[in-house]
Amino acid sequence: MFEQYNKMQKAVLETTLNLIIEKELQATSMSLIAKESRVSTGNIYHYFSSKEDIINELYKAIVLFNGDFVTKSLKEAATLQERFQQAWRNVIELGKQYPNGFRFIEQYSFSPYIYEQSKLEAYKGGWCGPMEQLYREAVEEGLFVSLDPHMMVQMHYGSFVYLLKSHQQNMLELTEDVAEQAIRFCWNSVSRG
Amino acid sequence: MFEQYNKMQKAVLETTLNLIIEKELQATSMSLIAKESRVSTGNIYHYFSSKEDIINELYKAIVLFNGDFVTKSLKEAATLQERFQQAWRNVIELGKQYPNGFRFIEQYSFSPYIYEQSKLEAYKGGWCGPMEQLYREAVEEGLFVSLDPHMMVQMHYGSFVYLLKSHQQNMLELTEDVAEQAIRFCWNSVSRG
Amino acid sequence: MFEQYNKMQKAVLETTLNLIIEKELQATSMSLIAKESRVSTGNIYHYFSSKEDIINELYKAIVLFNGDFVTKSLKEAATLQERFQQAWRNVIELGKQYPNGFRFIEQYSFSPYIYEQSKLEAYKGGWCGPMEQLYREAVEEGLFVSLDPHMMVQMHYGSFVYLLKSHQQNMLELTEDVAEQAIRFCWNSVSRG
Amino acid sequence: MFEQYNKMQKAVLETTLNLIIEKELQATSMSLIAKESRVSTGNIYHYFSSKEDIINELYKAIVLFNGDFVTKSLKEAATLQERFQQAWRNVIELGKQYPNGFRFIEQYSFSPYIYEQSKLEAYKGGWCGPMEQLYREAVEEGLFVSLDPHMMVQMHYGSFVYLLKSHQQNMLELTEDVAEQAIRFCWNSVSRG
DNA sequence: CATGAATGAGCGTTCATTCAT
DNA sequence: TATGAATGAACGCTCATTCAT
Repeated sequence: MFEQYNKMQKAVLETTLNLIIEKELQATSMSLIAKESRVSTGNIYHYFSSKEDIINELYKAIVLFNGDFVTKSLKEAATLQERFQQAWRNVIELGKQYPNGFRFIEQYSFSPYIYEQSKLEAYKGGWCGPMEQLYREAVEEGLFVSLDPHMMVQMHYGSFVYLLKSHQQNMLELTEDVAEQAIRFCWNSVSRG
Repeated sequence: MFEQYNKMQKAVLETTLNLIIEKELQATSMSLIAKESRVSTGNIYHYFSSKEDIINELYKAIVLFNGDFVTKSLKEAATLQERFQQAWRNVIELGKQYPNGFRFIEQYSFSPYIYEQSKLEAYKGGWCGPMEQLYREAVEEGLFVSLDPHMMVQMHYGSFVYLLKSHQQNMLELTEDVAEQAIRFCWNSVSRG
Repeated sequence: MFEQYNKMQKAVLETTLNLIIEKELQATSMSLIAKESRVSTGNIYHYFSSKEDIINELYKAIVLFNGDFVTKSLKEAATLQERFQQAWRNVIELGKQYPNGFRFIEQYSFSPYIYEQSKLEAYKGGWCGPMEQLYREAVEEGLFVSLDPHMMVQMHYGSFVYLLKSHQQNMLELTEDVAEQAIRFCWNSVSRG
Repeated sequence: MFEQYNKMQKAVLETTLNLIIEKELQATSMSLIAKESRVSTGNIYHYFSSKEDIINELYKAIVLFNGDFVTKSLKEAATLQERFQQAWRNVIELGKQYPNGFRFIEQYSFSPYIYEQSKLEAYKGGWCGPMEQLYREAVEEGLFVSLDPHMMVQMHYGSFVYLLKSHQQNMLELTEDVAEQAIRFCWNSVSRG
């Protein structure tokens, strides 16, 4: 994560992410970020123009990272179904390996704190576009029922988000078996087979 | 909403909900709540012990309201399928009629600002329990595939949440037809039929 | 104490005295006084015009009470020396029996919170005047060295105040023997004998 | 006074002392201290952790200063009597030259606002210990009557405090002659001569 | 008389941001 | 670059006081 930034920026962004998840945005003060990241407040303002700027940069960086993570190794998959499975496996893996980034996006994607501009930039680099394209192809090939691909992707994504929430709250254990069940469950919900 | 509170408390809770959705928690200051609700700061502290207390009271009140809204008119429905349909129709209706309350719960159910005690109280009065019971019966009667009812309810709920998010962001129009499609989509994903 | 006041006023004054000694003036709020005295805030303002008024009334009442306590049974004493001994015995007894009133006067006699008018009224009804008169007589009769009676009374009073402070801080035990020693100590310091 | 502190801390402590004597603790707000000391509120909190901290630092600094002032040039004095006279002369001089520091200690040494820890630290650096030692020696050498040195020091100190109070209230003029009279008065009260 | 809900100025404190070094 | 002292507006909250009942 944050590979495209320099050492100072990276320290600030990583620290901010962890603090926000642990303590809320309002309890994450600049002086706390400075202390935890070992970058002085003055220097933080050398690399970021404001606190809002940090949060927005964080948002964009995480969405891009998530997009790469979900769509990676998708080209290699031969069939549509294999790509479908791999993509949602990646989503689950992302939520398990990077829970803070995952939760941050969930909590702040609707926040007025994130500029519309950031959301727009994020959308372009995220995984929603490729995913909708995959569903569109499946509809065209007659594999999926003829519904709006955006709607189907959103509903399936929502399912996985809530599965991960339950997992993070220790309400269920998200083993590989459960993950495979969930992916099949989604496939069945739209498959014409 | 907030029928169980007196006039002052109701004004404070309604104002706070609207401000938090519009401006974020951190930008919702007590003086702003006082100004908008026309209850003086001092008097707010007569009815609530702190800002945290307001937010937690808000949380509990909305969860209870949502629980009633979703489970209402469920007893009247004859068959399991009719009850299934009615419940999810209610969820969609709730999200459309009370978008602020709906978004508040989505945004703050994972927040450290909400006490564990509030979450516990809310869980007992919410709709999750009855809904899981309905799914459990469906599994026992052989209508649904044999998966963990908690998992199924969470995944379906996630689908509707993201459908409503898309609707609120004007990414799709959530007409009655689309709602019925979505409900059928969910039924199919777990039906053994 | 506070016999000249009605039931409500007495409750307020007693409560205020105890709270101020226990918690400081600034931590003694009107609502706390109301709660502890079981007189509503509104009603307190029926009997006192302000918080300052309560403190000043308290000050005057305690000074008068102390004056009576110290000068009581003084007329009965035959000789000057007996009256001298009885008066200072009374001061010690006062400090031991009414430590809160005693400390209140010590702490607030120099405070800007007490009106000059209160201090004046208090002075007239206190024990300083009679005491200085007693010392003046002793000087005139050649019993005491020829120093300013005001100065001698103040210095002796200071000695007893600090003796009582040490006692209240458990730095020494103020038994009757110690008290008699101290009184003799003072007598000797001014006696020509 | 306050030589051991930096410029900002010194400004805050001096301002606070003057305001507290002039207006009472409760009327001495942080914003007033900031305004008068020309140190911004935020920066005050850079040097002190709270208002309580300022008051306690003030208390400790003044007690140490007073201790130094009273015990200075004591070693030089040849005889016990000379040291006795010099010490009490210093007390009187202290009260006259630094009336605010003197009054502050008198008013707040019993206040719950001062931490026990501060009182303890202050006691170790104050002048009470050396003074009691001097009296103990005088008792051992047969110069003084055989009474508890702590009791004698407290009583004499009380005498000087009340002498200074009278002086500060313009009830008597504390000339050098009067001071010498008072010191002799105290010496006589305990001298076996 | 008596209550306690209601007021809003002002409190101690924090915090995003700036600036001298 | 890099620091952290310095700023002061704004925060959550309290409190003496008033007022409708």
